[in-house]
Amino acid sequence: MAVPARSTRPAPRHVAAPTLADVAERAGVSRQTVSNAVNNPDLLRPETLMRVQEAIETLGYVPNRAARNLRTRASNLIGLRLSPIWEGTASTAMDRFVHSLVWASREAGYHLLLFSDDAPFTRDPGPMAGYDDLLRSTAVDAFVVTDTFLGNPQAAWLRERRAPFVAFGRPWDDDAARHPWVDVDGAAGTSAATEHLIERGHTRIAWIGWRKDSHLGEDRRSGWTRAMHGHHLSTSGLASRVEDTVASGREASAVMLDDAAPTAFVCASDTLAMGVLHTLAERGLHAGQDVAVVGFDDSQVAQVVHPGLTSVRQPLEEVALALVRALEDLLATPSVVAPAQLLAPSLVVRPSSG
Amino acid sequence: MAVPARSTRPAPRHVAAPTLADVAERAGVSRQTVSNAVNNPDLLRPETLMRVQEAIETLGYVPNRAARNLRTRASNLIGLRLSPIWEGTASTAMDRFVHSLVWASREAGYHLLLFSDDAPFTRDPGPMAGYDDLLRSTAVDAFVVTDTFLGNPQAAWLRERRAPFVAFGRPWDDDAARHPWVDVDGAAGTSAATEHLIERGHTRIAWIGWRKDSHLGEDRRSGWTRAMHGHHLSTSGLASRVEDTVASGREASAVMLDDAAPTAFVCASDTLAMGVLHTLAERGLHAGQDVAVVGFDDSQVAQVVHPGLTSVRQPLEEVALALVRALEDLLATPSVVAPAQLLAPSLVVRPSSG
DNA sequence: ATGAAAGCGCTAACAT
DNA sequence: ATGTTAGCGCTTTCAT
Repeated sequence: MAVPARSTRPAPRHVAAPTLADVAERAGVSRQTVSNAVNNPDLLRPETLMRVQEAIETLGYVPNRAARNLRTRASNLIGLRLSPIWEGTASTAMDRFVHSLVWASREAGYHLLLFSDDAPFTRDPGPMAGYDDLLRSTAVDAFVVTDTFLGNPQAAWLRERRAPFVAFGRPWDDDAARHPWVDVDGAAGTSAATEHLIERGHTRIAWIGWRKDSHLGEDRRSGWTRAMHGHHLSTSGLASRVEDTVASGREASAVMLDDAAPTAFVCASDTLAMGVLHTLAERGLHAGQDVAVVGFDDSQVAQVVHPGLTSVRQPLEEVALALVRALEDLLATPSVVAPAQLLAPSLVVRPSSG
Repeated sequence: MAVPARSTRPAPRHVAAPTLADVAERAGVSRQTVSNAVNNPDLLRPETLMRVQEAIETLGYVPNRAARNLRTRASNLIGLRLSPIWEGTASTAMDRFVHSLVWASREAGYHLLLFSDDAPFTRDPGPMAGYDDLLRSTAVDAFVVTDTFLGNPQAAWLRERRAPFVAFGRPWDDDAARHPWVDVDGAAGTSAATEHLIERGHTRIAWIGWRKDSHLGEDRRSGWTRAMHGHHLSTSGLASRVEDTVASGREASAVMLDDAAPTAFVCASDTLAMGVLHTLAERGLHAGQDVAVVGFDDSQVAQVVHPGLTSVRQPLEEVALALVRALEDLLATPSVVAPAQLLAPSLVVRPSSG
């Protein structure tokens, strides 16, 4: 692990910003009193407080982050690693999630620091290099981790370093996990989708999902199974598990239509659902009239495609809020582990389901 | 403008990270020498350097950001304001752009700090409050500004404060602008799209774009006009200007088909192009066979929709790189304004254009 | 080529 | 309720 060198660049030329000392002088108090006025206003006599605030106002004083960070050993920054975009895929969940997280963090006085896979200054750019750098340099207070589903080493690694973090996603295969997490109940979503189709009179409802090694996919699949069996409907021959691509969804649905003649499809993603729409279009069938289709993620694709794709929508705003709250708790009292939270998605009904 | 209070939260409990002093002691040199080893290795005798690096390595030393920031008056953070998501819209450009920017920044030793519209701690949460806060607290070194097209006050405001920033987007209506900017030549994109359709034998090619007050829209429109006139094709009755929604694109294309019988559409956005696809589907027409359609942005929608939407793709990776380079130049030599850069988009051909 | 001294702006701990 | 002291970890300046 090498050390990041400071880039040789002159400091930015600002008009010298006012400091605590400037405010103190102007208000006729000590620097500490100004600090208290900012951070513990209750400690000041109302009169003094007023005077200090006035000085702050007229001088346009804003505390210097670096100095505060140095002193308090906190940065008020939350690190988030951006996972690579999958082009050709419908999901826009990350985008919405980042937005929600920025908003939720702001409320808590945090900003979001984005980083990507490889750290620039490390000799050994393993998958955790980015985390390691930010952690050791105390650039962030904590992390939000998003891709726990791959059975990847993030959670274990972070726990080992005693790095504060919360996860969006269950620690599927890590029983030792002791971190706070928030997740969306995918099974509840696909179950609702299936129920919705059953209500509409469908009985032969097919599932197109991901390969078996995807916990996320199996979870979503279980919602379909549960709803079908709950209504004593058979699922045999109605499920297929493929890659998350449009082409796979297209092929799987074509085979399925020929072999099992379903009247409706529930898919593990909008991407797969788009594949189904391709098949229907190729056969001159109309989504929503001839065959019903439901996707997952309520991506922009679902929103703008003809005739409108019914889809399961994750409550990412709530997820972000819950994560930030968990993070605040974690940083306040590291010993107490916040309870995990499983949030319910909602079904956005559009013409593709009839 | 009020002052952000520090949230009352104990400092995170890490194992005390090694400091310069620790490394110095272990290597048997002064702290300053360690600092030099990190930032100016050329100053050290090779032998000393080696010894110090060894100590750094074994101790796992990484410079403390806050301390370095305080001392150097730089944060190595670039601020980016996330503009609100437009749901029901196809564009995913921001997502791709953020990714590209994270990546490009990393190469330059920066991280991206995301913030949203309103600052939390200000009494007067104007549109610039977020910028103001970050600027005054020296939380970021510079900004990347993305929505210059609205004739919004960002550029002027930032210039007035002498805040370092670069823009993605031309300063359309601000002649006084003196900041570096990078933009994509929208006209070149729509021109290429139109040429592509003309090559395919189309002569009645319609334009569906945005209202006249959108510089961006007028730029893209001009590419269509230029190509048409270049081939002595008439544009009269073939243009419409509407809002950027699927519904608008749908209506506009329906009217256009009835009134002017175009055989192809070039659109200012994928969202509008999706509207055209709606109209075609409703009339039993096939995109690419009966009527050609081209969108703009190469959004995920364009990539996954049936039968595949031809679209103009912005080189956002290059844009991000150019922006970061401009930023580096700006911070290194504020007096020299980097030349503006206009990058060429590319046309991604898919079945919707035949 | 290396070291010593000073200080960036802030807040924790203590004293008054 | 307010002030004083000290120091967070680093780099700049200057001396050696």
